[in-house]
Amino acid sequence: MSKPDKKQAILDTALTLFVSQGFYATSTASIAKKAGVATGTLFHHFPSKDELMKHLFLSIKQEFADAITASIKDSGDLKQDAEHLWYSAIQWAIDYPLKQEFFQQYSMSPSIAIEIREQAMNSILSFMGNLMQQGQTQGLFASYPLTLMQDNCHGQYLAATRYFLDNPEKWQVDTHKQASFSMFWNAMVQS
Amino acid sequence: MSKPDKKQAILDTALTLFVSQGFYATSTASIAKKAGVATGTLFHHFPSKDELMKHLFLSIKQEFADAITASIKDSGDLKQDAEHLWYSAIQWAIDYPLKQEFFQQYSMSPSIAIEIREQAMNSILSFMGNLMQQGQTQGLFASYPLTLMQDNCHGQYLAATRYFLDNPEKWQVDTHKQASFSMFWNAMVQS
Amino acid sequence: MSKPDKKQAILDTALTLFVSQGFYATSTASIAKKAGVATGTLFHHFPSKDELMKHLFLSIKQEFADAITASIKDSGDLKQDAEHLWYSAIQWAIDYPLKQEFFQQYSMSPSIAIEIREQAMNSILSFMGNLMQQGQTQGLFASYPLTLMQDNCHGQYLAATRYFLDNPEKWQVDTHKQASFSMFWNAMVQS
Amino acid sequence: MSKPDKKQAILDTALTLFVSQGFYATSTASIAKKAGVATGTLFHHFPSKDELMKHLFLSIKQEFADAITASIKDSGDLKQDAEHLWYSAIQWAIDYPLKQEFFQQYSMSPSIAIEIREQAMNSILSFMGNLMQQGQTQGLFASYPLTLMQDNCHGQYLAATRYFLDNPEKWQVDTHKQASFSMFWNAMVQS
DNA sequence: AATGAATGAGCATTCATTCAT
DNA sequence: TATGAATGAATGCTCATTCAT
Repeated sequence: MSKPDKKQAILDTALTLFVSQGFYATSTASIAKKAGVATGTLFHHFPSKDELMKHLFLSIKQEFADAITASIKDSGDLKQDAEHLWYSAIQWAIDYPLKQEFFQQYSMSPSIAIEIREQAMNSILSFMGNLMQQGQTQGLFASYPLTLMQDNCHGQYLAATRYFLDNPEKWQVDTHKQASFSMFWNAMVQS
Repeated sequence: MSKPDKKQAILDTALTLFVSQGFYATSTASIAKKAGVATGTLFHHFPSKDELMKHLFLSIKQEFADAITASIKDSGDLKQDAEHLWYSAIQWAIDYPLKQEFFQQYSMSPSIAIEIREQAMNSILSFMGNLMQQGQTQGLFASYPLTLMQDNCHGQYLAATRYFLDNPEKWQVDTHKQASFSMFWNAMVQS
Repeated sequence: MSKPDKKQAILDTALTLFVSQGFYATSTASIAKKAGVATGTLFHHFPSKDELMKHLFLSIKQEFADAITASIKDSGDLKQDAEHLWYSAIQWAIDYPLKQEFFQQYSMSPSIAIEIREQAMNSILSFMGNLMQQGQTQGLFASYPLTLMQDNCHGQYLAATRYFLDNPEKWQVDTHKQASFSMFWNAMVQS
Repeated sequence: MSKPDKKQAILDTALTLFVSQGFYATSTASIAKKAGVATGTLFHHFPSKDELMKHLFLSIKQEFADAITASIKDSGDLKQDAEHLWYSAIQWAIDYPLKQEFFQQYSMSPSIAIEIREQAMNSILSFMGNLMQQGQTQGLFASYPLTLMQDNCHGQYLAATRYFLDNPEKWQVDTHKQASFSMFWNAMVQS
């Protein structure tokens, strides 16, 4: 009920509604109403609906990046580090399903200006990029084109989070959890 | 003057505009105008904008399914068959980039009713499903959960097509082409 | 199924739909469909929707007029003649409830050009007019202004048909039937 | 600049246009334009054209009911009371010809949901109902079925207002005025 | 006479955005 | 900072009518 909360209430409500109904099917009026503020208030905090979306996208991306950064280990054992990173990334998706769903929906959508999307994606993929370059340097990974590997890795990550979000109980089962990492790892490894 | 032309012109134009501008940013009036028909004609053939989208989605899905079905080989060598299937699927995406882009954008989007999306996805994934079951039966593939493998496979397919669509010249380079298949194959293989 | 029936099928269907849904809520397409003809056929027989309505209105009016004319008696006893006329008119409404309902709805509605309405009403009211003039000449009726009496009479007729259409079983009960005539008669009679 | 003015301006304009052109022939845009507001403003105050109509209908009905209620006398002489009521009701129609015309046009029209119409009519007819029950109890009126009497009475009222609205100068002539009441009264009286 | 695809003006309604309070 | 009435351009869709077959 305190004042600074209004901006946050708008963001929270927008996240929920954008995910459940889609960007275009969500009117600014409905966001304001559900957030318990006046329509004018939304535009007081965000100059336009697009800017609200952009703010949401970038701040969620940042949260993800911070979470992953915090969980990076450098034990010297690349596979162990990668496994840790992989699980952390999926764990984040499970902890924040709405935000993950938001990414799945809007990472490819024209609702978000293309340069914003790319900027966000690059930042997320850079973690993976580093890891893969290390793997290739060490001769652990096959010498596939780096961008191809990154795209592949990103594709597998999206697939894994979708799977565990759709079947949350499987995340508790070690064989499933480990299977997801094995596929990811073996795809890159020198055979 | 021929009859089916107008309906087809509407579908073709809608595909182009939905991909380039997005579903919501594309007005029915603009589709009709660019297709060279009256607004009423669009609604004569499709009862609503949503139905037009649905028709487009399902017919493109069917084209893809038909193309893949036609290219399925059963040589007895699973790896060779899989490689052939993989290249065919990517080749389709390269041959029909607009349709592939359409899938990338709308497979997850709320612009298409969820049951339509799932129906389409199941039909596409069933090819892969068969192949993977064979691989597991033959002991070639690791015994990962089947749905997880399917999701992973789908994710890698989307990543590969995105890569080759963004870098079409790489599809002519065998190392790239083969690298994409190797990652896909090794992810599943019994290590 | 024979050819001349098509025009009649259109008229019958239009009557039903105009009464049940209203003139504006009934599309020419829906009339044609329900009548089992093509949209073009409707416009082949009637130059416009308004003309179809006009035709319907005037032909039903004529049917009513013919029925009443046929039932006019001139026994020399004005009250008996009037009673006979009153019952005949209400009987017609009960025999053709759709047509009666049509009149109730469209006699005052802007769906029908005002001159058509007036023309029809005058023709219907002329029966009553004659009767009332006789009554006044004979000194049976009060010497109220003729037009006022006609309007009043018309109003009572509409009310009576509405009552017996809403409660059809009451038309079989003599007290109700006679009460309706008594009110009509006593309103005009010299007291 | 005052607040309630815009809503009222919309209602006033809608009344005028609905009466002069009909409900369907009156576009919301034309109402807004003539009322001097933006199209959006109409929909800000009324969720739909139908709701605007409903609001208009019910509020006019209420005005009428209030006016009649205010004029009810209970002098002990039923005939005098009835005469007073009859003249008041017609006077209202003459004072507010647009509103009376509105009733004449829309009381039977499918432009207004049937339950709204009936609700309104019941409320109007209840005045008459009371009066008639008193008349029957006192043995003044014939023992006709009550509903039939009510319908008849309503029919005569509509006829009378139509007559005096079409011939306003006649309302100043006592013989006409009294004739209208005489017909109404004699219709019900024990003969 | 009969058909039904095609037309396009017209409509109700939505919604991001503004601004006076 | 917050409000919510007001705005008006834009949209999806309808439907009477035409006309080539």
